Amino acid sequence: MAELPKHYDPKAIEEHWYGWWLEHHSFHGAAIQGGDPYCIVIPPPNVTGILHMGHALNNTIQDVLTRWQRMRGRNTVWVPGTDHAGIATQNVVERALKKEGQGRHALGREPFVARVWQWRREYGGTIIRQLKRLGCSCDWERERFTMDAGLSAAVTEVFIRLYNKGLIYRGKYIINWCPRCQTALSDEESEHRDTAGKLYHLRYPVSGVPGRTHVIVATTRPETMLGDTAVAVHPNDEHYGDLRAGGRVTLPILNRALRVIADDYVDPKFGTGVVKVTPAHDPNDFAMGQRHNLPAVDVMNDDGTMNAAAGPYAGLDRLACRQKILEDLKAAGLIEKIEDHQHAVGHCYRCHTVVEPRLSPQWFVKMKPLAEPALAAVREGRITFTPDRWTKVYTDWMENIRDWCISRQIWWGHRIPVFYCDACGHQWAAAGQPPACVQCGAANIRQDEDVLDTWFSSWLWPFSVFGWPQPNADLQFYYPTHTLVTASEILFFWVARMIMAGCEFMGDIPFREVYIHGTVRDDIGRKMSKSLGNSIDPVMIIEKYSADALRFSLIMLTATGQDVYVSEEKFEIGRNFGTKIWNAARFLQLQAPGAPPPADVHAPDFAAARLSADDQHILAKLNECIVACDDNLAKFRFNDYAKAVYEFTWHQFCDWYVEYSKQVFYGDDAARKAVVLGVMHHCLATALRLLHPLMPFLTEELWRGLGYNTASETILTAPWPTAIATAAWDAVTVAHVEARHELIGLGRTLRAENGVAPGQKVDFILKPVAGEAALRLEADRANVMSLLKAGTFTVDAAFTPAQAMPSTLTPLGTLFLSLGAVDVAAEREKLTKQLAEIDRNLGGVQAKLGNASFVERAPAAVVDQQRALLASLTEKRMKLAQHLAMLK
RNA sequence: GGGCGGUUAGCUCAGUGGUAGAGCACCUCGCUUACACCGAGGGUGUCGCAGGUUCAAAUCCUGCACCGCCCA
Repeated sequence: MAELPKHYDPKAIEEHWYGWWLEHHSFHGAAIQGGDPYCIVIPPPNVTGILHMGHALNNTIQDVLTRWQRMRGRNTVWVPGTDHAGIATQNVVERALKKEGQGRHALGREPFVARVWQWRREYGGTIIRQLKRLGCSCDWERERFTMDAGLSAAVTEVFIRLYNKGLIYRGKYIINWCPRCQTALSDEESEHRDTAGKLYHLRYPVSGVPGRTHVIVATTRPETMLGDTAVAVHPNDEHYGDLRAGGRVTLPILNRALRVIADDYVDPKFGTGVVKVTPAHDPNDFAMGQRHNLPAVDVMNDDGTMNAAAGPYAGLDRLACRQKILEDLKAAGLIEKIEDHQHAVGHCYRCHTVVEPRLSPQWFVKMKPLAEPALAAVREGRITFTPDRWTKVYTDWMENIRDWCISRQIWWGHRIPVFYCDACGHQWAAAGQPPACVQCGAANIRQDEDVLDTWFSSWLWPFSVFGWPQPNADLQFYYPTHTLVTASEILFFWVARMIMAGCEFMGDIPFREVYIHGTVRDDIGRKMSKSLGNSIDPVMIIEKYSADALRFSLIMLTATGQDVYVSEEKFEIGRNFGTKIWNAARFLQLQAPGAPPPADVHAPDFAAARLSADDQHILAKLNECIVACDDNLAKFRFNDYAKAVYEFTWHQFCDWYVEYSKQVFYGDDAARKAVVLGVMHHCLATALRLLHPLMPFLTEELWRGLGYNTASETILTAPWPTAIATAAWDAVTVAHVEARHELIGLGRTLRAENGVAPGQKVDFILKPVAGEAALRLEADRANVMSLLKAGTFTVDAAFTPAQAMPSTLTPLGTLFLSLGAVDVAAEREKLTKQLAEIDRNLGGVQAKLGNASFVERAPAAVVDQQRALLASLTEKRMKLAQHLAMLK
C-alpha cells in the first residue's frame, strides 16, 4: 500500500468518499431490510437558506447520532428535505420580479406560483449541496420538500380532518399583521423586541361632569386613537364614579362620542387609571370590546396606511399619521406629556417590519384539544427533553396554548382547501378541485384565496415524509422516529406542534427524545447574523480546514445544551487533531512497510503472557475510551465524547504508547515487534471507528489506507467497538504504568530545572519504594531510559547520595539526577518549597483527622482515604527532610 | 412583570458534597528518522457577592448583583 503523505489533504478525499457512499447507497435504509429501526428526521431548512454555523452544529449532531447507530447495526435512516418557507420564498421571488419592473399582482397568481417553482428548481438546492459537503449521511433517496405532491396531500388531508372535526374555524380576531409582507402571522411569528418608544399622555375632553374637563389616557401608538370606541376604568376605582355616572367623553379630532366602561382588565395603578379602548387594533381592547359590545373601527389598510375611517389622515402611512396627529393634538393643547418608554414591540420574523395588531378575518386551529395528548406524552415521559429544563418550557406553553392563526395572504404555499358556493352559500373542505357545490350542485364555486402557514406542513413532517396518509411499510417501520435534534428557537413553532400532530393523526408520538442544543455565537457572544457581519461561513471553514475539522471543533466546543462561542482559530483544533491521527497512522505504516496489517486487528487474540505492561496499559485505556464514548453519546454529551477520543488518541496512544513502541521497533526482538504492531493496529482500528461519526472522511481514508477494510469495505458500516468484558490486562500492572508515567514526567522536570539540554544524555538513579516497583522497573528499563534520555538508569534500594544531588519524589521511589556540579543553594530552596507545600497539605489532613466529628460522621471510605493520605504525606515529608539534611 | 440559563486560570468552558481541571493563548527549550498543524517543561485561580445547612460547600439552600435568552 502506498505511503501516506505527511499532511492530510482533505479536499479531494472528501469529495471522493462522499461520492463513493452515494454510489453505493450507503446512507439508504428501508423497512424491507428489517432489524432494529433508528430514525431521525431533519429539521427541514428553509429552501431559500444557505448553510450557517447553526445548521452546521445541528446537522453534525444528527450525523454523529446517525453514523453511531448505523455502526451499531441498527436499520438507520436520516430523512432530509427542505420546507417551502412561504413568506421568505415569496419575498425572494417578488424582489426578483421588482428588478424586472414587475409585480406579482400584475403577473397573476398562477404565473407567479410557476415562477416560484422555477426559482426553487434553480436555486433551492443550495443548502442541500452544502449539507452534503458537511458530510451528512442523510438518506438522499428520501429527500422531501413540503410542497411535494405527497406532502401536499398530507396537508389537505389534515386540514379536512380538523375542519370536519370542528377544530378549524374562520373568524375575525386580532392577529399580527405584517404591512410589508401584507399577510397575517401567527403569534409565534411575531418576535417581541424591546424597543425604546414614547408613552403619549393624551387629554380626551369630558363634559357633563362638574369639575372635570378631560381625562388623560396613555398610549404608545397614538394613531390608533382614531379607532377608539370607549375609555375604560377599573370597576372599583372610586376616582371615576362621576365619569361612569354621567360623563361624556369625546374623541378629539374625530369628535366621536366614546362610551365609558368599567372592566377588570384596567390596572387602576397604571398611569391615570383610564385607558383608551381600540377594539380593532389591540388584543386586550378587542377582548374588552367583546365583553361590552363595543363597535370595532378598523382604521388601517393592508399596507399600513390609514383608511377612510381615519378621516383627515386617510392615505397617510401609519408612522406619518402618528406625527401628524401629534402635531394636531399639540396645537389643540391635548397633549399632557410625552415620556420615554421601553416596551416590547412585535416584529415580523421574516422581514423585521413592526407588526400591527389588527382585526382581520383569518383561519384558526383550536389548539386546546390537540394539546392535551401532547402534554400527556411529555408528562408521562414517553417523550423526553435534553436538557431537562426544556420540559417545563414546553409544558408551560402547552398549558397556556392559544389558537393558531394558519391563514396567510400570500400565494406561495398550500392553498386552503375550502370552497364556497355562491349559489347556496355552502362552505366545505375538500381535496382537489370539486366541479360543483356538494350541496346544491351549482357550478359557480370558488376556493378560499389564502394559503396555509408553512408550519402547517412542517408539523406533519415525521410522518408525511414517509407518504402518510398512504399506508406503507416504511411509515409502519420507522414511525415513531427516535431522536429529534433542534435548537430552542423552534420549540413552539415546530417541536410542540409535531407532537400534537403525531398524537392526533398517527395516534402516537412522533419521536422519543428531543435534544435541544444551544445557539452558535461569535467569540464575544453575539448571535451570528448577516446584518452584524459576524457570521463565519461553514463552507469557507470546510475549504480552509476540512469538513472533519469543522465538525470535530464545533462538537468539542459545544457543552450539552449550552451556547457555543466560535471564532475562526477554533477550527484549528479539529485540523490539528486530524493531522495528528494521520501521522500516527503514517508512523504505524512505516514500521512494516508494504506489509498488510495483521489479519486479526479487529478481534486480536492477545495472549496475556505476551503483553508487556505498556501493552496492557494501552488496552485498558482503549477500553476506558470505548466506555466513555458510549456513555457520553447515550447522554448527548457530544463534547465529552469528542474529548474522550481526543485524549485517548493524542495523549495515551501518541504521547505514551507510540513513544514507547520506538524502543521495540528500533530493537531486534521480532516477537515483541509483532505483538506491539498488533496492539497498535488494534488501537488505531478501534479509535478510527470511535471517531468516524465525528470525522467521517479522514477515518474512511485511513480505514482503507491502512487496510482495515477486509471485513467491512467501508468504515461507515464497520461494527462499533464494544468494551472488552474479560480484561486482557492486570489492574496492578496498569496502575504501575501510570506511576511510571508520573516518574518520567518528574524526571523530565528534573532535567529542565537543572538546565540539562534536551538532547543531552544524563544518568538517573532511583531509590525504589518497597514492594514490586524495583522488579517492574527492571523490566521497563529500556523504556524509561528512552523517554528520560538517560545515559544510565540505576535502580538501587540502598542508594545514598555521597554528595549533593538534585532529586524528586515519585510514586515509585526517589529519583536522583546525576550531575557533576550542582547548585546546592537552588536545590535546597526547591526542596524547602516542596517541604512547605507538604506541610501545608499535612496540616489540612491532620486537622481533619483530629476532628472527632469528621472521623465519626464522614463515610469510612473518606476517612480511610485521609488516613492513607496522611501516611503518604508523612513518608514524603520524612524523605524530603532527609535529602534536605544531606544538602550541606 | 414571570420564567430559564450563565457568572470557575488571560480566553472558551468541564467539574455538581470530600486536597480545583481541560483545550486554546502565553513563557522557556528543542526542526530527536510519525507529526513544528509537532515534542518536552512551566504557572497561573479570594470557583460573582452575602448569609445558611453540613464534620466538610465551587458543588446543596436562601437572598442579591451583573450578563443573556424566552414569555407577557
